[in-house]
Amino acid sequence: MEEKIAIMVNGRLYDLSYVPGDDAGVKSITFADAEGKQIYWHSTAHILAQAVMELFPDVKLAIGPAIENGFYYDFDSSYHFTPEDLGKIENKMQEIINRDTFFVRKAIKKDKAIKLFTELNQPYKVELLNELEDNISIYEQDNFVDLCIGPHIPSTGRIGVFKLLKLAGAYWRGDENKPMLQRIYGVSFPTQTELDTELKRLEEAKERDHRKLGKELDLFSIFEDAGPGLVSWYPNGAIIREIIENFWKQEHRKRGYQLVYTPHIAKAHLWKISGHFDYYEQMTVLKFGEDDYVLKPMNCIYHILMYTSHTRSYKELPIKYAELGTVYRYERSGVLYGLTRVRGFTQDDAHIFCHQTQVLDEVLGVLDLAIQMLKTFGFSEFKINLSVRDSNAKSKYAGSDEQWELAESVLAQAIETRNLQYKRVEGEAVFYGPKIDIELLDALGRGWQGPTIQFDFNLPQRFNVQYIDKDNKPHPVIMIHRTVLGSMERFVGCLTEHYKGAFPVWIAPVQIVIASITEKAVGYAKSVSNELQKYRIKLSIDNEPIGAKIRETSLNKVPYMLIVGQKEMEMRTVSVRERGKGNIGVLKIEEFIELLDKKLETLS
RNA sequence: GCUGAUGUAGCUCAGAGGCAGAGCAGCGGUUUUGUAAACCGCAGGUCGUGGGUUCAAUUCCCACCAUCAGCUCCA
Repeated sequence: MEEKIAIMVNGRLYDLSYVPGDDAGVKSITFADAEGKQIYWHSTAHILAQAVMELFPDVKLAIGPAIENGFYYDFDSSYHFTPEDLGKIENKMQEIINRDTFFVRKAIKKDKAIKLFTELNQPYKVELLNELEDNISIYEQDNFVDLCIGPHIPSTGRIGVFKLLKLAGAYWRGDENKPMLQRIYGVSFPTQTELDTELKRLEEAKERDHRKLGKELDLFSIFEDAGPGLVSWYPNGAIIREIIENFWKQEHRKRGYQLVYTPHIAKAHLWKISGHFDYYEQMTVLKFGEDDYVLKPMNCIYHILMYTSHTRSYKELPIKYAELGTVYRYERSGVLYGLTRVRGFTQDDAHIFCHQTQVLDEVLGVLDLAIQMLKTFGFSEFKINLSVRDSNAKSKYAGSDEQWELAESVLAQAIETRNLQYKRVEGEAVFYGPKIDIELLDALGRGWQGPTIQFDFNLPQRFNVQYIDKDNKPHPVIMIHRTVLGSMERFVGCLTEHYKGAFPVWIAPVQIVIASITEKAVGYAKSVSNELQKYRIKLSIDNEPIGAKIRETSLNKVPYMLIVGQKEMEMRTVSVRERGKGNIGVLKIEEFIELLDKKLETLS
C-alpha cells in the first residue's frame, strides 16, 4: 500500500494537514497518482534548494518545479556548480531528509511576502510575487522558506531515495535576454527499486540512441570537416532511406500526387516576393555568378512556380506536387542533434492546390496517409497537435477571418472524423495558417515534429496562385503544405531508436547473412546465395569459428542468418537463426524463401 | 546563440610537463572450426585546430572549432 502524501478535495489538492469540510469528497493521493508524483518531486526540489542554500548561502533562488520525470531547481550564483558539487549537495539533502522536518504552509499577505523575500535577498521571488494576486502561501522547513502554492508532502523524511542527475544552464523565465541560471535536475522515489528502474530506463535509452547505433551499424556520419548538421549516408543508411523513399513514392502515386524534382537554389528575388528574405534568418544567400541566390530552405516556391506556369482550370484541381526535396536551414549551433536536428535535410514534401469544396477530403487524405505511414513503420504512439491562431491578436496573421475559420474547422473536423486524440493549442499557429503537427517520440520520449499539415494564406496571395472557375474568372487557390514523415533524416533517426537498430526484415540493410562452417562449405554457401539473390545478402565465408560469425551477425542486428556445413550441403538445406530467437532449425531453401516472403509481404 | 562539460588509433577508453597505451576492428600467418568472441604477429596517432608559457607542451594558459547535457529558437 502506497503511503498517503496529500489529499484531493473536490478536485483540488491540499496538504495532508488540511482539514476539509464535512460535505467534501476527499480522495487520498499517493505516489502512484500522477499528482502524487508531482507533489513528491516538487517537495524534493524544495529539499534541493534548502541544501544548496545551506552550502552556498549567497545563491539566489529562481524556481523549482516538478517535471515529467523528476524535478529541477534553478539557481543564480556567481559560483559555478561542478559535477562534484552534486555529490556534496546530495549529502546535504540526505541530512535534511534524515532530520525529517515538517513542510509548514503559511498563508501570508502579498506585501508581507514581498518584505520577507526582500529581506531574505531573493529578488527572483520578489519579481514573481509582484505578479501574483494577494493569495500568497509560503512553505517553511527548518530555516528555509520558499514561495510556493503547494501542496507538499508532510515532512522531508517522507522522501525515500533521490538522485541529482545533471547540471545545465537555463534562462530566467525562459527568456534568452534574461540572466542565465544554473539548473540542477534530479529524481526521487519512495524505494530504491523504483529509482534503479528509472536509472536503468535512462541507461537503456542510451543504448537506443540513433547517434550511437548510427555509428555501430554504419548508417550515417556527420563529418566535422564537412560541417555540422550535414549528414552523409553510408550504404547501410542509404538502403534504409531508399526503401522508405520507394514506399513513399508508391503510396503517393496511388493517391494522385505527381512527383517532381526542383533545384537546390533559386534567385533571391523569389524570396523577396514570398517575404522570407527580410526576416527568415535561417536562410542562406549566396553569390552564384553575378547574382544573389538562395539555398532553398523550403520547396514550396518551386512548386508554386510550376503551378503558376500554366493557367489552371478548376477541372485540374486538386493539383498535388510531391518531392523529396533537400533544403538547408541555418540552425543555431547549440540545437543540432544527430539526425533529428540538422542543417541540410530532405523533406518528404508536397503541396496541395485545391478549392474550398475539396479541402476536407484533401486534409483527411493527408491525415490518413500520415497515420498509415507511421503505422507501417511501427510507430503506434504519437501526439497530435492542432495549432490555431491567437484570436486576440488576429492582426498578426495573414489571411481573412473566413479563411482561418474554414481551415481551423476543417483540420479539427478531420482529426475528429478519424477519432484521434489531439491537443488544440491556441496561438501556436504560424502567421500564414493553422496546422496539424504529429510528433514522433525518440528513445527518451522526447517529441520531434514529423508529419505536418499546414494551410498557407500568405504565399498564394503573394504569388497570385489562382485557378479559373466555371464562371471563367480567376479565383484564389487554397494551398496546403504537408509532409507525412517530416524529413528523411529525422524520420530515420526516430525509426532507428524505435527499433533499437533491429530493423524489420523489409527495411534491414542486410537481411540475411550466409555463413559457412568450414572452407568445405564455401561453395555451397555461394550457391545458396545465388538462389537468394533477390534479398540483401552478406556472405560470411572466412575461416572464422562459427561462434564468431554468429556473434558478429547478432551485433549487426541482421534478421536472419543461414548456417551451412557438411550436413546442410548434403541435404540441400540451411540451418536458420532468427534475430532475437536464435536457432530455429533446419529448413529447405524453398521453405526459407517462403518464410521470408511471407514476412516481406506483410512489411514485417 | 547562451551556460556547463568533453575532445587521445576506425570504435570504446586509459594515461601523463621529458620516446604515446590497452581491448576490439584492420592486415599477415597459423587454425578448418556446428550455433554469441580460436591463436601468434604486424600495422595504425601532428593526443580537435591555432597561438602562448617552458630547455621541453599531447599535458599548463588563451582563442577558435566540434561534440555532449540543458536553455532558447524552430518561417
